[in-house]
Amino acid sequence: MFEICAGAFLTQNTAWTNVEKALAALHGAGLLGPREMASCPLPRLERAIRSSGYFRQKARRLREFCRRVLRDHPEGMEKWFARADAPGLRAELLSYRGVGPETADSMVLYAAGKPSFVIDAYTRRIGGRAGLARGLSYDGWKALFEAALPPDVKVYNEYHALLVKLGKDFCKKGSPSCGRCPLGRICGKLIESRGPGR
DNA sequence: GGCCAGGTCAAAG
DNA sequence: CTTTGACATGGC
Repeated sequence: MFEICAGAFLTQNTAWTNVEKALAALHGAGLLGPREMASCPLPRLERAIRSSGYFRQKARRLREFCRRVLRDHPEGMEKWFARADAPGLRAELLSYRGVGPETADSMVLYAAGKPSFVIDAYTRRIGGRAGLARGLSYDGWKALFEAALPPDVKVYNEYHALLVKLGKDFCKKGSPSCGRCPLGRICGKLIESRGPGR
């Protein structure tokens, strides 16, 4: 629960392997809890999460997140997350420094277990390459997927996981094509049928 | 050595 | 309202 939230922060624009090291270090330092992290001296927290990059910024924001959660939700994160509805929780999370739309959605979906579709770089890239859409805002992409899928945690979870896997395996940023992607043929036809742009 | 990785925020234009 | 720069490490 808390570890998932911490991971959501740490993975911002960062390879997951670097995040795993940071999480392990946090665990080793006994910092994987809101209380522990809230009262941790900044340099110590920074040292623990160094491998995840942007460590000064993330340390400050993580600690501030913990402090505000403790202040605003003394019942504890478990109860807070259990009680909240997805849109409300998302909105509140967005009001924290360092929590943008993707981080908020990750927390809602993976930590709270409520349906809120997560949009990431892979989702946009694949969507763009497939001719699905281009230049949409985060909320635009999100609305697109949520309108097309049943609002089910498991569906959102698995769908996103598949997009991430496709993205990692085939749809790299640099390459103009979809490489050996099994959807390559489908994407190609979609792009042809829609013409250049869109 | 350069580019990239499951972003976010604040300051400019 | 859209664009741009800063933030920072580790892997290939």
